Amino acid sequence: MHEGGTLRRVPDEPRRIPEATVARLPLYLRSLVTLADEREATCSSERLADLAGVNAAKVRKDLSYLGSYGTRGVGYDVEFLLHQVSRALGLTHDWPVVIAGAGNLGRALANYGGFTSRGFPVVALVDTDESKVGEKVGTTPVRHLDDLEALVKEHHVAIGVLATPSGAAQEVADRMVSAGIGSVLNFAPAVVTVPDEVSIRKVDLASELLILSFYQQRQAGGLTDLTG
Amino acid sequence: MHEGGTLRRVPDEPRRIPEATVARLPLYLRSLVTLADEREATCSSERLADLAGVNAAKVRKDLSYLGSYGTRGVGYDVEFLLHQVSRALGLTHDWPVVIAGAGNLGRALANYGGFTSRGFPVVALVDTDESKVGEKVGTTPVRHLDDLEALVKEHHVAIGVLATPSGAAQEVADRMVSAGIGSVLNFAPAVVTVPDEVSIRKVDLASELLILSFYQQRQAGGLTDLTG
DNA sequence: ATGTGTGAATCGGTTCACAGCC
DNA sequence: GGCTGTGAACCGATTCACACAT
Repeated sequence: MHEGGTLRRVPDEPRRIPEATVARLPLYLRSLVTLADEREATCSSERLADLAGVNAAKVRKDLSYLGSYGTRGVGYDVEFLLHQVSRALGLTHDWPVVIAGAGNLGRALANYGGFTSRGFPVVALVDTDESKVGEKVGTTPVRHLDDLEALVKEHHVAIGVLATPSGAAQEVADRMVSAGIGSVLNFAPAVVTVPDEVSIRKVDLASELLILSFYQQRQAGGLTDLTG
Repeated sequence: MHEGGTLRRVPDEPRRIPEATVARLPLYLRSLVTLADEREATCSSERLADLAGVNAAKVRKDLSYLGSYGTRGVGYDVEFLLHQVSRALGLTHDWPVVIAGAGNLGRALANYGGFTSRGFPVVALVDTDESKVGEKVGTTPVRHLDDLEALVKEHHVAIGVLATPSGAAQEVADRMVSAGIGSVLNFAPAVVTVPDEVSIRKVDLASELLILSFYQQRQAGGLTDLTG
């Protein structure tokens, strides 16, 4: 349904929200939580923009896709808007998660409290390494990959996190999909494809460093080295 | 110089490479390494596109920004193109890295061999927690944040990784910048701003999950719940 | 007076389609 | 005949600027 920057969707939808807007909703959510913590009753698009690190026009256009939730001359009601953004993001209930790969990264992700506390409880790590199966990482049990289907069924897991070696990523993704997972977050440095109706997003640490390296290099001395 | 999707650059440059293209170069690099491992001498844009998970027209246009390195009717020389892409990405030498924050994430990143092996040696973790200073995470020493400037000078560190709690992220980023770091990779779920001449990129795990949650929710049952 | 909501203009990026070279 | 390189057409997203509501 949604893959690395390209969106394919069923045509009839209440309001089509642009992909770029969806990617910023989490930013607004965080900003609104901050404002709510500070007991601010209302806020302008300008204020929200500052907190989210974008410009005010973008905030207004983005929010307008969710509905006309602001008041002209006044701004947005913080609590109300927070509720609307939460609802748009599907935070009305938890989304249980399974992490595949109990290596360094998988364990760090399982330990990282940010997931569970924000409505994405990690129900299990899965791995094929028998010596790891049965362990606990923090409070999260390590189960065998073969238990994936049962875990998904039992805990209604909708999101799978790929933290496997890249060689195994596609195969594990396939198993996730056939187990009924609808969304995949891929940390493996590999191209993984899924059917159209499944969402996939990629987090690629190595690529990020390479991109920074590109600009870093151009910044200092890129013009002096013209050797082919 | 480059911030979360927006690029600001000095106007006079050999060839301006679009930001979207730069973001795909790491993908091509990986694909070319695969082809080189398989002893393939040449490859078409189509083949490269398959491996990189994009389409062939995009590959050709992207590569054309680097130069006319292909041969009409034949394709691209794998080794030669690999060299050119590596050079464009600044991989002619190592880029030492400092990771700020010796918590779960920082330690996992330090342990994750992918960085060091790919030309981004982690020279140190820095933290303000005195009880952690002096430890080693794998082979990486934990130093006090106050040593940042000395570390940057001594190891010519160009890239800083923010793996601190979000409350500390901006402050640590400021210290990185004043220590002379030119590129920042931010893992903290906070908006961090840097001067124009510094690059910053963000990896936000929580946001990625929220975005998946958005599409997951729409996929199943989004149309049935129309309550305001 | 103030600040939202939104058409219109603009911009960057993608895709098309074919001329040009092997 | 096959495949690259690239203008032109297209498309999504951003920014502008102002009408409209309070």
